Amino acid sequence: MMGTTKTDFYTDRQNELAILIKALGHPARIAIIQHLLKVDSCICGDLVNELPLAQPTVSQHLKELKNAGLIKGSVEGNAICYCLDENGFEKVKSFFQNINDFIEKKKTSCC
Amino acid sequence: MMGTTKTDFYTDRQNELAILIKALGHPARIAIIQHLLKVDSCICGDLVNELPLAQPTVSQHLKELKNAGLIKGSVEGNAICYCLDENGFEKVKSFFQNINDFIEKKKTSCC
DNA sequence: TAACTTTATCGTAATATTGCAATATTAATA
DNA sequence: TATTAATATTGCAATATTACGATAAAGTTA
Repeated sequence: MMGTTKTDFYTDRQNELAILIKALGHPARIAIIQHLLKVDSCICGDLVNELPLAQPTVSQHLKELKNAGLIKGSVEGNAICYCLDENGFEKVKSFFQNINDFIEKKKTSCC
Repeated sequence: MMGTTKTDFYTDRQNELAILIKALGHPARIAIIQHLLKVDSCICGDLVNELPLAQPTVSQHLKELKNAGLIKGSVEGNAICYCLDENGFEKVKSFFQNINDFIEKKKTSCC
């Protein structure tokens, strides 16, 4: 049990948010998302050339983003076409919105 | 070098975002932020009672959030008073804003 | 000053993550 | 059907993270 996150003691929402946000907490995965925003379309493999990583490592990062629900992929010939998945981002949206609203309102910082 | 993130090959912005977002990618640290939003003030130690973790572990999570620039603490007697740090959240704001704008515009999902 | 309260740090065990070579899989094409 | 192209999976080494007991540090109070 040592070294393992105690997921059972948090709310489903807290665990859900943590999984989603954790999936974004790596520069390679940030770079993948940014690339998807930039090219404004699907990416099919050329991503390996964009990143300083070997193909299996890129594949692994894509899998993590996909499992989290932040990107989705569809088979396109013998390639796979990835794009942003709005479902995942929708789920973190309100969390950051709440924080931004809080900060906006609370101009009087207490610390 | 194996097992280590290749930070040198990413942009400063990508590394900065990854550090900030990674700091939020744990249910205990999500819970800490949510608690700060809820109580609408500083927290002084009572946080240990809110979380299913021992005091040293809570202290460690607080340190991570503080190092990332997401919370700040001030000495208040023999206690420490923590609250949200707007600087850190300001830095991730535009990233998620860009994604939300992108999703809003691009109603025609390609996958 | 001694006892107490609160938070931080150290040391360590257990687990998770990162990255890659080798290999498998799947689909297109010659 | 063999070959090629693109992506996924496996296995493994190195590093990072998580959690906690023991202890230290710093302030408060009796």
